[in-house]
Amino acid sequence: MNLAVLDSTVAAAAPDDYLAGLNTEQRSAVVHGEGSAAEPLLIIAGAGSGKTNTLAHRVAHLIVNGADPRRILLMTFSRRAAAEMTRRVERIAAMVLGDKASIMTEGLTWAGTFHAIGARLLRDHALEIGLDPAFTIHDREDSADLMNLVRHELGLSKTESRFPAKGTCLAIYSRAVNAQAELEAVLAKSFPWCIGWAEELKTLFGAYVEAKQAQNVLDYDDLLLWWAQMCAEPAIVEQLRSRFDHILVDEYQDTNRLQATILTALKPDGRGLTVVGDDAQSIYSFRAAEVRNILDFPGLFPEPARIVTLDRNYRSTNTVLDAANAVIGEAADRFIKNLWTERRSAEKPLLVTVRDDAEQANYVCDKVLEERESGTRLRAQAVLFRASHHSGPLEVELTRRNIPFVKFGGLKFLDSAHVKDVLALLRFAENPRDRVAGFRVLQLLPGIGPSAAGAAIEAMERALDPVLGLQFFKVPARADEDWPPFVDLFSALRTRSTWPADLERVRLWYEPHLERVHEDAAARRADLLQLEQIAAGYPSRERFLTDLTLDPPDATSGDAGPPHLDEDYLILSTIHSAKGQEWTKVFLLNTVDGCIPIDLAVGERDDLEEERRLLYVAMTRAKDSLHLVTPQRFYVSGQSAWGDRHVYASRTRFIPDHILDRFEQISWPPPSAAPGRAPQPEVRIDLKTKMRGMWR
DNA sequence: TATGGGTTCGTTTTT
DNA sequence: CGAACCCATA
Repeated sequence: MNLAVLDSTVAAAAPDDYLAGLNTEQRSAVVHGEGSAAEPLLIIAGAGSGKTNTLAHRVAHLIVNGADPRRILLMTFSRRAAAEMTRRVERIAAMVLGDKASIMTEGLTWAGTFHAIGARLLRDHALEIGLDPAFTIHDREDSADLMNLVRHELGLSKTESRFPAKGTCLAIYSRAVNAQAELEAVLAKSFPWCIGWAEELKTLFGAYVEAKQAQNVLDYDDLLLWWAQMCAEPAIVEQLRSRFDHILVDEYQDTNRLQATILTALKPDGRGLTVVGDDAQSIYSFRAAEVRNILDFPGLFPEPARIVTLDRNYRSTNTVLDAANAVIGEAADRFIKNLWTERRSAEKPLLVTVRDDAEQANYVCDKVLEERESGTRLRAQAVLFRASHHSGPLEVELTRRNIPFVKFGGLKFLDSAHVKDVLALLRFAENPRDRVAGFRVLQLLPGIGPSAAGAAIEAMERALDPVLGLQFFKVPARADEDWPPFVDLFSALRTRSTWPADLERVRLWYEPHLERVHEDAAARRADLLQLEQIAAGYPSRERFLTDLTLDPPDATSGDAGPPHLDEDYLILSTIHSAKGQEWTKVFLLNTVDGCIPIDLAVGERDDLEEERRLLYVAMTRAKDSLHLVTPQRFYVSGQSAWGDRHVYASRTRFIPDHILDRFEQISWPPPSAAPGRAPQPEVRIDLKTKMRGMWR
């Protein structure tokens, strides 16, 4: 700890005003080590404690002090985070280096997600490890499709008792890979109902791996797995190690064992390694994230890691923070700190009781507009929710009232059928061995179904050249007319990629099919035009395809197109997608048992704890005010429009009575404002849980 | 063999 | 309430 004092004294004496805005802890994290042989550093950064700022300063500080930006590896949770970080580094460096700064920070090219960095390294080293560098990457849905194909081939779709569905198989596979665990252990812990299928699953996964290799495709997990395997080869790991002087990892609490393995392989003694995170914000265990990674980090290396804790919150008012601290204070295990702040406020977070979904939507709309009238622009306000579909009724009401919004998380426009069709064709051209892509594309032609598509792919694989294989393939008579134009297009895309013109070409070919298949062709066509806009920002087809599957644009908007940048719009987001962000006013929908925690998670204790952290993350996004909305009744889905079957919900169990004093409880609309409506009785019994209990 | 209609099922979060 | 699956028909 004395080192910290020493470091900051030295730094303060030097002409480095760019560190002036940092507090003592931040500064000691930023200047830690001085030079490339720094001992490992762990920054425990609470919500709103200036984490991004600190990390950006550290990177800038390294560069200013002579580190080569091309030899800095910066791993963030999303491309958005990486871009934001790079921007800030440049701004900070500019204070010292002036014009030269942008040249320096342009060298900061190794910034991205684990998966994106993995993809780049694998392409670089592909030939050494027997991988064709033209590999394409399957997203989750593609992976599930391939899993399904293999499942059928092995006859597992017709077993006497039901075999797990494709999505479940993929989830099991993925967890085993990412957690680096034995299949049996994964099944016992996370998929107990599949324990009986262990042998079949092993066979399936073996065949799945073979299929991927035959088709020259990698799935998400492969990007980490191959990377880790590459690190196990002494000859290659030396090259990888010598590439980077500094490795910095953001959101370390959400990394999994496989990722930790990669890090320790790259920096065996931990020198030059910085990780940043907050165990209280770990919300990705469903993706095999391992809180233990961050907790065990200090003892991982021969010399203990230096630990810096940032617990001063610059974001929220004391009342918001008191409530959030109280919520996380109920957690079974926790390791750090209560956050503190100097921002005083008299306004406690609101616990708002409303009648149902519809009133919840009304409440949010009314308040959002009120706040905007008093000067908080829409973009400074956000509505958060646990599951993507929770915002459905609100979206309808926002649209009705003409309030523009952008939604983060949940379904993305890349998942829509028409966009996938177009991307599949590009991918097929990039990598003709990609069967999932080919299968999808070929069936777009009328007259070609599963069997003809399969035969065409076989023919293609037998031929010396994929284009010739297709050209001479005898299609069913119904497809005769459409076939030559398709082959021409494919041939053109194969011979030479001109980017982004390729995409327009594909669209022109695709449009007739679009109109034939879909009612709403016009809206879908608009999506494709938007895709072309996005495509223009990428240097090549390969980069476009890779980046898009690894880091898809994650927003969808209310109207057809995205609002223009200068327009104001409300933010809707899942709690997961809200990570790292902040807003002046935050509304949380459905703060009731069954939504937070979500029904599915109430069984396992660990899952339940993660749900608690989700609530904590949601609450700590708020700067000035926080509205937790609790609808009292939920209509049972699947009944006719006039049905009135509903269940009563109760306040989330994560806000028990004894911490209620941190909140202000209100009902809305206020009784006086709604003369025709009888006041709703206070709900005292959790009938919902009781009803569910009847069938357990 | 392709396709459309009808039916059933299950239903979180994401690189 | 929407997507995946099955079955019958052309």
